[in-house]
Amino acid sequence: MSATQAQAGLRIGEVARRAGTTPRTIRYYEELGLLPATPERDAGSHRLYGESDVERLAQILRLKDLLGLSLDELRDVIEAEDARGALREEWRRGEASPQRREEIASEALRHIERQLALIARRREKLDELERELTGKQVLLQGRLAELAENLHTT
Amino acid sequence: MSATQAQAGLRIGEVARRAGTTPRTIRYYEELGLLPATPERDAGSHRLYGESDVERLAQILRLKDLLGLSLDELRDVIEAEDARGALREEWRRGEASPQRREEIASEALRHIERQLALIARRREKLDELERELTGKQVLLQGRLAELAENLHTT
DNA sequence: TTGCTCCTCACGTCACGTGAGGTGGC
DNA sequence: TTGCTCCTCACGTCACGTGAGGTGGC
Repeated sequence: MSATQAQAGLRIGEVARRAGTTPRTIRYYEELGLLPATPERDAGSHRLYGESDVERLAQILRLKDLLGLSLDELRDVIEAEDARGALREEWRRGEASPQRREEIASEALRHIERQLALIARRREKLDELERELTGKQVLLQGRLAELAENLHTT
Repeated sequence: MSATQAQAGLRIGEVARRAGTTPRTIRYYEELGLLPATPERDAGSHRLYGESDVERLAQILRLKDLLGLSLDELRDVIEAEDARGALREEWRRGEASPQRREEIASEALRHIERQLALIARRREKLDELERELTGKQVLLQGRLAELAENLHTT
């Protein structure tokens, strides 16, 4: 028993709580293939998860919530992420040539950049909404100051 | 005919196109009371809208999309916005005392501030996601640079 | 008259929520 | 044994999408 993270010690309710969602959502994502079905599970027995599953779920939920992606669009991102994981394995096992390593790293980089582009677009929209609202805010504050002024001088 | 904005000249398809949605969504929002039912319309006759309806719809869609609000939560925002509109009318007609004017402006200000708070929360989450991704990005770029270096010196 | 957009049902879909009835581990 | 969480259907809901069949304005 080394100090690695607890392997497969979490039940569905605890995973849901940590990731900020519900058991139903986890089962639904498993059904869609967004989350891996915990392998060799007798029908009716409990699902068991590890810390990495919590991370993955939390990341899915963040991308969905913040970027407004549908589960179908998320599937693409997830698949790319999984492919990246497989490549990382190949890298880690040390059986990749320098050229192969460069391919793997570039592909991972492109994947990250696509997500960053989505984030940038969102931020622009959010900034514009904020600018409009702060504009109104300043206007109203000015009016209030004016009113206070008048009450003083009269 | 003065140079005011065209009154009630737009049909549902054009409104949808300008606001970036579909006729079905407009009818659904009308059904829920988020958009006003165009008044005195014979059953089966066309709905007609003005520019202000386009603005209102676009704003609803932005709040829903960017802040992730449900239509039920949006209803609250919309109602507050409508109340603000009524108050502004009272203001405009000039029949508000200075004290009353201050009340109206403060209420409007609080309403804006609530929305700005929601935006700030969203931005924080978005920033955190971006930081994590740029962290990975920098790491990968470093690895790529290292690989290029090795290919050179060997 | 011919297109085009509009209308009203009404059923379908996506992403889950919510019981119903039952089994399994501390 | 008693709670608690889990399980699998399966129907409900929210926010629309998508025809079906028909009417109305340039």
